[in-house]
Amino acid sequence: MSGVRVRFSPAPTGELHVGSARTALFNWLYARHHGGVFALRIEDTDRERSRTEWVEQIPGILQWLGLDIDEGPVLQSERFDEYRAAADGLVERGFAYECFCTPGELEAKHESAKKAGRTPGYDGTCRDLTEEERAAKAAEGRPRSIRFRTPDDGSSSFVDAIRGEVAVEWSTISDFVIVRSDGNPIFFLANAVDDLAMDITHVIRGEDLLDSTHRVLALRRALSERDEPIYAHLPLILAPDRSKLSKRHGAVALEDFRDAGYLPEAILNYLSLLGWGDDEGREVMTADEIVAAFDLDGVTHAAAAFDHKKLDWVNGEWMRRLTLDDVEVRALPYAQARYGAGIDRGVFKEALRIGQERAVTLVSLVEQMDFLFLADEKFTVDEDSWEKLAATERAGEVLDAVATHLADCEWTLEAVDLRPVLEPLGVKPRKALPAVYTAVEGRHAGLPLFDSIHLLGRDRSLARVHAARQRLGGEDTRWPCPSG
RNA sequence: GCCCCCAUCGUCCAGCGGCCUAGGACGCCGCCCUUUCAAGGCGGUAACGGGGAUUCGAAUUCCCCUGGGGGCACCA
Repeated sequence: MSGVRVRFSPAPTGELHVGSARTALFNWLYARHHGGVFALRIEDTDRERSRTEWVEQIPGILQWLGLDIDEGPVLQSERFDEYRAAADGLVERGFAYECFCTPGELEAKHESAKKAGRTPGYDGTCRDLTEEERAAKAAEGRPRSIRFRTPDDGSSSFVDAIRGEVAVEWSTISDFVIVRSDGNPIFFLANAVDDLAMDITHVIRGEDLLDSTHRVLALRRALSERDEPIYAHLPLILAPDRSKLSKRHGAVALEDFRDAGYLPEAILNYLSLLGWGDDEGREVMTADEIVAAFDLDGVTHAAAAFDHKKLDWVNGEWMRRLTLDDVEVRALPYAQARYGAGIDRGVFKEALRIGQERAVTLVSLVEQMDFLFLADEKFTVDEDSWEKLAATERAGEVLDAVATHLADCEWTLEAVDLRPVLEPLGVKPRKALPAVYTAVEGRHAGLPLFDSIHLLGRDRSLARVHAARQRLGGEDTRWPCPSG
């Protein structure tokens, strides 16, 4: 035990965003690298936005990613008494005070501050009320919240493990609410209290929380004299266009990637590459390898853009690394969701065998099997592919020859090889075969043709070729009579 | 508006005063391989945002500008 204790503390307000997942990952990597503890804490102090369904989903999706949790989850919603007691103590000792301003008044203060070119914030109206004034305001039935008193001058600073010293003038930070008028605590308070209670030694989180650190630290100092944790603020993950990564950029939640057929190993691997780099330049790495190589001094400072293309490459690398049995286990749920539970497992495994090395995701791998597992009446031919077929030189003759051959050849993989069939026609396999792919598989690019035909069976294969021949029309040759 | 953080190829990551005519990876382009598409092999394209300063010497240090991001809530 190194004494390192880190926590991942998401707010349960939706599915886990990749940015949050990356934060969780870096915390986990740090804990594992240093032999420390990785705890999960749910920051659900906002009862309006937090939902229990999200709370319940978080451990599961972290487990899917491969991050095992040592402690927790600690639910802040179950610790309101602690926060309330801490707040009361702060009021007693003069670090915080009761505020009776109404939402309308506060909004007006913000507006006027903005107009005056100052940082919008609290103006200190209730800072130094006498006991009588407080009683009077309370008697009016005004809302009562608790605010933390920030210093009027001087500056706040702390040493960030990634960025070095970060300082800011206190004059830019106004008194902030730590307990809502409904009695519920605010993030800053719960955060400070719990990091103390949980003996957190390193706070690794997104850069979006950098500015709030001054407030949390001020609170912590008012609550305890114990050593402060080391803070490390991770660069943010941006969308490909460097804007905020949101749903309009496609998949953003871990669940989205899982549903899209990405492997957890690949997601973990790719996420580790955003904001960190291996000293030896390795890119495709196992979780164990990353754990061994990871440390905070290797974390970059600049925000990184999410690159779906590179993720696809990493996922492809991982797809090829899996054993066939493993691919089967992982792809089966996707196949059953698409084709029903009754698919032929033998055919499925053969299709996986020929498809594994060319698939980007589990979903794309399964989709290549539509021609095998979709009911015949649902089989469709891709329009672009059909145009290519129609434009293929001597397409009719090729299809005729193929049909003739498949009609009475031996049904082995060797015998359904169509290259010898094409030879007498004098057409190149490269030129002519895509048309046959289209006829049989519904698209000009797909699983290897001869294996596919072999798996599909004689009747279905012939039916596909015949259908294509018919649709192609034009001057018929001698089909269906045997040729040459 | 104010405050904070950041700044090397399109993207991710190397580089931490001379080894840089700036390296690797993804992408992209070309060639090879090839039953399609991939995969694989080989080659190529492409960057230190601008201006000062320090220094014999700056991608590397400092300052300014510009640009990008974040924050300024009874959200976290």
